[in-house]
Amino acid sequence: MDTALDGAVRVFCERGYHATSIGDLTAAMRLATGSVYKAFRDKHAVFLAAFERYASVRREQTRGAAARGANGRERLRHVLLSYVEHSQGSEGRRGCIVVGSAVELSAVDPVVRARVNAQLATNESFIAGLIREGQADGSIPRHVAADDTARLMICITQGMRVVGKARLPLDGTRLVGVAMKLLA
Amino acid sequence: MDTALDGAVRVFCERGYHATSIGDLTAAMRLATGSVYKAFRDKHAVFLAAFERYASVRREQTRGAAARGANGRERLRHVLLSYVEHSQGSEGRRGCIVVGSAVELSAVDPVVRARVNAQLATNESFIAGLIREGQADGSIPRHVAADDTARLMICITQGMRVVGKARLPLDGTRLVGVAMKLLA
DNA sequence: AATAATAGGGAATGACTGTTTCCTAATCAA
DNA sequence: TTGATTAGGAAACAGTCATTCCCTATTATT
Repeated sequence: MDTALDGAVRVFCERGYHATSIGDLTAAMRLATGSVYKAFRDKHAVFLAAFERYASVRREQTRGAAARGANGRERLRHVLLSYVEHSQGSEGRRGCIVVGSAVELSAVDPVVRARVNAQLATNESFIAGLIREGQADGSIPRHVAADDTARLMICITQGMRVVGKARLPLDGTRLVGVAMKLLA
Repeated sequence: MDTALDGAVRVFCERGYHATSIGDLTAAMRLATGSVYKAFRDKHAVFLAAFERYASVRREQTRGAAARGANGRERLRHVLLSYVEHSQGSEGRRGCIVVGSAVELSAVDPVVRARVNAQLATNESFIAGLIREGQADGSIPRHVAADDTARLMICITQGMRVVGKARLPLDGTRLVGVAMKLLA
């Protein structure tokens, strides 16, 4: 069942909600029409489940990237690098369900909008926490405004997914090198 | 006819391509079904025209914002401030056709992808130009990497439209204040 | 003034959508 | 082994979609 959801995640990432038909879903999930509707109330419920799965996988990946750093500053650097990498290549072209949902659905679907906001808030406070860790361990100056910088970094990460989907190449080292000036 | 296109822009911004029906379009353009198909070959052609109109209006607005600054650094600051303002409030909630197209269509529609890339490239080189102007007039240090910084700023602006559509509030002064550190 | 040409409007159409229903096959309990 | 319960699949259904066709009103021309 989780492998079926992974298929749903893939196709929803790539085409978004409206352009994904039940036929696309059954193909990607390797399930027949009836089976999908036995497991989920409707297409919207499949989407919500796929969103939740995607979000939890991405949260874990981001936390894993952070763990690779020795102090707050390095943890944040690895998080940004991880975002660049996920925004590139085939995964970048496939796209991010959170960004897709924000753009395609959040204007008309309050349930999806709430999930998007929750995911953005979680990411933002995770980043703000890393900044504060860095300030505590001395790797980031005290005068850095943690909340404002975190919000700008959310803009950066979401924006990277947009330009990654448009297939603009991103150089991780150089881009993150510039972005780290925000911690000066 | 241009006022009809403005209506198409509005509804395409808000709902995206697939979620916008011909009925939505006729209502927003205040034209009957047949009239839409007399003026445009199909829905896709309406979208392309709306995209082009939106892009040219936005280009002009961005250039206008830049003109409010006295040197390269200030021009860039006004451009960023203008982006924050356009990403907020009712216009922010409505959304950006470029971001919407990148996310919803660029994976499957090469024509749209080309337009998106062109618009991103134009914006990016405009920003890079402003950085170089600032370096020439002394308001921006020489060691700033113009191209890398411009690409990161594109990520920032596109990301602002994403979080603006998700209705996260953005404080222009504070956000841009942080972003200007990229020019240090 | 009469006629040709065109722009605009609205109903009809066929394809495709999400959803439901019903049937088959498999799994588990006794 | 038999019976019951459930997972899975294919076809049918109602509704909506983009598109086309044809009609009306307006404008321009002679």
